Amino acid sequence: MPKTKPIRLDGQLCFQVYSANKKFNHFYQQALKPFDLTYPQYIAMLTLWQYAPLSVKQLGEYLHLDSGTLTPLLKRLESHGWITRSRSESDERTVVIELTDDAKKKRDDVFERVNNCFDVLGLTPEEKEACSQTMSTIEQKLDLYNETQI
Amino acid sequence: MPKTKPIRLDGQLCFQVYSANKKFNHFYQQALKPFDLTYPQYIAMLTLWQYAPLSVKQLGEYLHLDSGTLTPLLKRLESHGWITRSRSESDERTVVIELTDDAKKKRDDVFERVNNCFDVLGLTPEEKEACSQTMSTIEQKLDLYNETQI
DNA sequence: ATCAAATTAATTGTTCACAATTAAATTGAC
DNA sequence: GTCAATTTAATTGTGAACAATTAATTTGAT
Repeated sequence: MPKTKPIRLDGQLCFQVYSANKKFNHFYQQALKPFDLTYPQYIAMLTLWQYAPLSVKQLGEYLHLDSGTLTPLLKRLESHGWITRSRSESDERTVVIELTDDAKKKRDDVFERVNNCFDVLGLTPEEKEACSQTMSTIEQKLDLYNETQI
Repeated sequence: MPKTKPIRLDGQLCFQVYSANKKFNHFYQQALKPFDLTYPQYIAMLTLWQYAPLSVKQLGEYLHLDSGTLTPLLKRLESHGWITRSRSESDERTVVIELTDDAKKKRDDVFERVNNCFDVLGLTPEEKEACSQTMSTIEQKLDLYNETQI
C-alpha cells in the first residue's frame, strides 16, 4: 500500500535551494563581519556604490524591495555611518540616499575582503558560470510564472 | 583614475542568488496559499511527512535550524492543526512532534498542488538536473569554507 | 484654482533566521 | 548517591521580507 510515494525531485530541489541559500547567507555574513555589514546591507551598498545618489524608490527598484524593508535597513546603515538620508528639496515625498565619505573610502576594502573570501571558496570559472547560468534560467522561469499568476 | 573598478562577477553572483531565492520563496508562497502553509512550514512538513515522529532536535538536524526558529514555527503548525507537540515520557526534555490525521490526509493534496505548480514552471529535466547539480556544488564548497572558518 | 487620483515613505503586524541566554531534565564522574 | 557537566527547548533580542495601511506631497483633470 504505497500511501507514502517517494518525494519527487521538485521537493528535493526546493530543499536544496532553501538550504544552499542559507549557507550562502552565512558565507557573506562571515565575510562581512569586519565591516559590521549584513548580507542584505551589503547588497544595498553594492547598488549605492554604483548608482548613488538614489531615492528609496529607485533603490527598491534595483533590489525588488519596498519601503517596508528598506526604511529600517537604511536607518541602520545611516546609524552606522554608511549613508545619509534626506528629503529631496524638489519633491518632499522622496528621500535621497547618499554615501558618506567614509563609505566611499571603505568601498575597495570591502570589495577586497569579499573577493578574497570568494576566492577561498575555490569555485572554478566554469562553476561560477554554471551557477550564474542556472540562476538566470530559474529567475526567468519564475518571472514568467509569477506574471501568469497575477 | 579608476576609483570605480567594475564590480566583479562574485558581486553579480551574490545578487543573482539573493534575487533568485526571493523569487523562489514567492513561487512557493503562492503555490502553498490554498493550504495556509508558508515555504519554511512546507519544508518542515516535508520532513515530518517522511520521518515523523521526530523530536525538535532531530527535525532541527534535518533542517539545520535551532529551537529559536523551530519552536515558534511548530507552535504555528500546531495551532493550524498540522501537528501535535508533546513532552516525551522517557525524557522530559525532548518535545515530540507528530502529524495529525488531518495532516496525513492532506499530504497527497499538497504534493499534487506543488507538483502542478512546479510543472507549470516548465523546467526541463535537464534544467532541473543542472539546477540540482549547481546547488550541490555550491553547498559543498560552502560547507568546506565554513569548516575552515571555525 | 480646486480637488480627486497618484506617488512616495513610513508604519504596523506577521513570519522567519540566528545568536545568546535561561530553565529544566538527564548523565556521568567521583 | 551527589553534584557538576551536558543536553534539550524555550526565551529574548536583532535583522530581514512582505502585506496592508497611513500620511504627506504632487499631479492632473476639470
